Amino acid sequence: MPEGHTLHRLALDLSAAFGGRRVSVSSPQGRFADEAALLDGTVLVDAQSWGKHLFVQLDDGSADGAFVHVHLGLIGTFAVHASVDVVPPPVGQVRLRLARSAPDGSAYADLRGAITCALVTADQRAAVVERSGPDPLRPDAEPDRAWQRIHRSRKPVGALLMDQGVLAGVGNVYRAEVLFRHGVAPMTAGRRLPRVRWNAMWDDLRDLMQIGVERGRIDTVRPEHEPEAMGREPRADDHGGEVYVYRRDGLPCLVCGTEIRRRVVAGRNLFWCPSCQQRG
DNA sequence: CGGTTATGGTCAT
DNA sequence: TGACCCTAACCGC
Repeated sequence: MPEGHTLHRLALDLSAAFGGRRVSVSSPQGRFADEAALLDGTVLVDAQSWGKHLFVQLDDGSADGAFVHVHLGLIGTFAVHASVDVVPPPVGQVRLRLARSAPDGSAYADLRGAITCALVTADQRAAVVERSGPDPLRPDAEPDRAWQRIHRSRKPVGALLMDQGVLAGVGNVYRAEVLFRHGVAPMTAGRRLPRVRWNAMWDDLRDLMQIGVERGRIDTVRPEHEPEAMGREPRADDHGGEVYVYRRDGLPCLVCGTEIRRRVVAGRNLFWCPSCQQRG
């Protein structure tokens, strides 16, 4: 379930559960075993995220600290159990386990299926951050950096939104939904997108993704189009919360009734309403 | 049980 | 553009 909001939520949860505490680090599955042994018993400083990259900082005694770089990819999960009586034995393929035990309660977190789980230096971490575009969830983000790339590009805005070097943290759900909410035709070239539109899309992404952090799911439907307001059933599956177009191809648009379309853009299925989304 | 799909990304061609 | 990586859920047989 990993778009940028998932990683920010994870950073908050990991920091709350383990920050400033001594942790046991292990790799039950074995693929991170050597690195885990080096980190076992160190103090977890905190966790932070940039776009879809997560960095867990541990105090290994070195000047710059050590970082576990995690990227969940498409199918990875990092489940944080912040308050348990006893840390249970691992089940299935657990690449990385963080755990701590205390009289007032124990905690553990299991990483599975991640595309990246690596021990990196502060410099390596900085390089990843530098390669990334601005992340709407970070207060210090500069949306103008993304605009400079977008307004010079002939590529469709539907592809640019997925480029993590242009903008970091947006994935396939937020891409489709922000285009819908701003009435933008997905194949519009970046250079044809008015600046006012980009400004509004950025502000909207920041707000939507913040809601995603708080709720742990992606909801993008405005109050007047919510199920209760329209007398329709809530979304049947829980993949993305309440959305306008994501994975709704073949179904009627919630606003105008036109059939939602699907097309592969930038290697992923993009969903849109051809009637509501006609502007640049 | 096998095939398909998935909120992602890299590398080779 | 396609192969591939990682894991889990779901579907049809």
